[in-house]
Amino acid sequence: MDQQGRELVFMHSGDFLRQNPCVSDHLYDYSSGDHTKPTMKEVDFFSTDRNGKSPSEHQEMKINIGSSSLVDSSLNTGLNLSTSSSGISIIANAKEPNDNELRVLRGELGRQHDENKKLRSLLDQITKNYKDLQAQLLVATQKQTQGCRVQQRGELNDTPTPVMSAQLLMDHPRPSATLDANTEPSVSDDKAQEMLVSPTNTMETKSQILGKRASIEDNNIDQTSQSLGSPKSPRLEEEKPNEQVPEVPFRKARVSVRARSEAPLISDGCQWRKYGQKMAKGNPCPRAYYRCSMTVGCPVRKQVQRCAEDKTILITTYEGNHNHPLPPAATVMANTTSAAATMLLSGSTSSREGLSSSSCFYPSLPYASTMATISASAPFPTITLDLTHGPNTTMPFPCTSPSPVTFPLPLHGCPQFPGNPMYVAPKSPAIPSVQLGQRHGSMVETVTAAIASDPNLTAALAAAISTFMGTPRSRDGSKDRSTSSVIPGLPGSPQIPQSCTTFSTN
DNA sequence: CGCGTTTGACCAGCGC
DNA sequence: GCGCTGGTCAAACGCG
Repeated sequence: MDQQGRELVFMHSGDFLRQNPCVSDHLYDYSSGDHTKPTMKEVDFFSTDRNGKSPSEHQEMKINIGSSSLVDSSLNTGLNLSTSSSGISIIANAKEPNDNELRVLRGELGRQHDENKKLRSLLDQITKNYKDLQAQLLVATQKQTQGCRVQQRGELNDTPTPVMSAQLLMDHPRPSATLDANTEPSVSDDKAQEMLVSPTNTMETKSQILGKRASIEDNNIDQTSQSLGSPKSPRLEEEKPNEQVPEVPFRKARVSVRARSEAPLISDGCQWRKYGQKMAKGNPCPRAYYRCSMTVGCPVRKQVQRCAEDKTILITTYEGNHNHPLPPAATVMANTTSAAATMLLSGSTSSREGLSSSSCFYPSLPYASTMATISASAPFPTITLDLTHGPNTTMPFPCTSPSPVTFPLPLHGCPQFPGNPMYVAPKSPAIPSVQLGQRHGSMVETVTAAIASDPNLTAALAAAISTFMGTPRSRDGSKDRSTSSVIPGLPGSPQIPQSCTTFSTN
């Protein structure tokens, strides 16, 4: 069991590597065809780190642990120990290496050293950015909590924990559409998220961090208070001062899920209480407003509305982040929406052009069973996960927000593409039981089963979004590379808080 | 009686 | 400034 855990960590690291285009190529070269090579037996990706610098001991430890588990060949199990994620295969019981093999081994080790150096630099930068952001977050947290603590009531928590404080901060909206990650390393954001996000799943945490940071820069952090979920709702802000956000105009990420469902309401693992219903313009079907009722102060809301063109399609839009533990099913959903929202906001403000342009680079691709659509139109950037289309469908959704951009892409291949469009393919080949787009399945079943069945789905989604969003800025830069490669809240990222917390608590 | 839903009213943002 | 629209509130109502 312990070894499994180690391997899991290692797998994550592998995903991390895989999602870094600059470091993944060789690794995949190894994995693709050299399963029989003993040369990889003792590869330590961070062997050079041991000798010297180790700013990111955490990850290094993880990877080394994984390596050690692989090197534990004394058992001579004869297993072809391979990490399914990283694709690195090791023959642990190669006992008689010949000279050729040794030469190959040395060559491979040399290449590995190069890769280690690259990873080293990546980690250094990640760590540095993380620390920088952490410092900013701490300052902002203190500032925010001082202004809010007095007003806090016992709705959410009696005592504002650091997590709550962080959440308060993260609830800060983006001050404007001009704020983007260009000036801020996204990796740092991810790191900050790792540090501060509560074990529950969060949506748009990254954006909140960004918004908070921007607010800090604008010195507006403690000016006023507004509710997270309702920028237009002063009442809510009065009732929930702990969800305060600055009055700066902001954009709030939403994740909209389209799925066919006969049921009037989906059960996605959370408890919802309906608090309103409106007739939306242009749609004969009313729009219902729900609020998460699992805890009193949970700011998460969702809107449920049927598509005007196809009333069998149920459009559920999620907004906000839970401040409480979630059941597994809800966790899966929240993870996905969180990843989508996070990645969306991580780059939406700066990449609208990129969206359009990138979408042109990737016409219809195989394995495309679903689409993710980004609508960066104000006030809320929205990502729509369409689960109503069959494979290879490239048609945009008629019911999404104005001028959506649709990106079909293969589920399992997205991380490798630098300019990858964002896309979600819940109907992975690995989950044949999931029948997306079928009327007999509720959306919950559809989405949850899809995501739960394939942990890589969330990673793929976020990676796709992240990569996609980071495309316009990723040419030069290490930070953008990190942005596009490391996805918060996803199993494939080493510094992802949500994946760790989510899977460990459920 | 408690909880959830319904529904009309209210509020704020936005466009003209 | 006004009207439209989206979003939210809260009293009334229904149900178990």
